[in-house]
Amino acid sequence: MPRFGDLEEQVMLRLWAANEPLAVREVREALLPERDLAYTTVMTVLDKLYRKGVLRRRLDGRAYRYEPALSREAHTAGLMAEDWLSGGGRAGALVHFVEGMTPEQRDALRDALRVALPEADGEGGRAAE
Amino acid sequence: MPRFGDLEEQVMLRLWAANEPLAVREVREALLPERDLAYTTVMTVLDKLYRKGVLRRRLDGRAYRYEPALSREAHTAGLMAEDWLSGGGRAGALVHFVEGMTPEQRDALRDALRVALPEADGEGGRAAE
DNA sequence: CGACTTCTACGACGCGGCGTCGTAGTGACC
DNA sequence: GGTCACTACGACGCCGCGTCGTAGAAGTCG
Repeated sequence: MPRFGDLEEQVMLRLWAANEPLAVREVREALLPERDLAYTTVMTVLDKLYRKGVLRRRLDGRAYRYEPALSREAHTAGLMAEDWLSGGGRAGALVHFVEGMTPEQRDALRDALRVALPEADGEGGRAAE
Repeated sequence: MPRFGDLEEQVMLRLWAANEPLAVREVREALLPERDLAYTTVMTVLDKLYRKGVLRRRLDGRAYRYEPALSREAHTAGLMAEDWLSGGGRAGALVHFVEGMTPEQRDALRDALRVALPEADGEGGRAAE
């Protein structure tokens, strides 16, 4: 689960936002006007990302079209899991994580848990209808 | 919330495991026999970590003793929060994160939630009996 | 057929972070 | 005063990333 540099991050954001495979030229244009880069700069980044496995690509005519191998959310979850595991995978870390969230963020977490932890309220108290 | 290099990581692990401030010499010895480094190498790393703010230090005689500014768990939580926020802070990322855990890890998360989300199970509130 | 266009492939370069250490300087101790 | 233990400062090599140039392949059009 590779970390991204600045440019890589920007490229990934355009690709995730596109919801469809993009060609080098299109990514380059999506970067404008903030970044006016040489065609080959964008191509190099796309190629490196592809070789790292975070991008998939297919030929369309004589140009490649790239798309993320993972959704943005899956990628984010992967990074978080890496941090957690490399930190020992301790429950205490999760407590700190949750304690650092704003109330709104905790609401989001609660919702996420309803989806991902079907029996979360299982024994403690089956309050959740 | 800085990320650590290989050596920095090893040094932090010794410091966290020690539970008390350590001098350069002691850290160097704690790294043996896996890493037999020059005294100044260890000192440089400790000093960089100190300047980055992840280590605190105080004078003991004419030597400094270093200790982590944050617990390992707090640091891990900080990294996770950074990843989550830079990923947009979306609930979906949390769903993926939880779905990627093993059953045992989910149990740990459930326990963590009991502590950090007192009202998570609906209304009860009195989680801390 | 030949020129122009559009891509990819490959390599180069500078910068910054990290691991690694040497040397110089400073203060305590015998 | 010499020795010992530390710190301060700086240097060097390596590697990843951003940046781009050039070369080469292949389609397009007159």
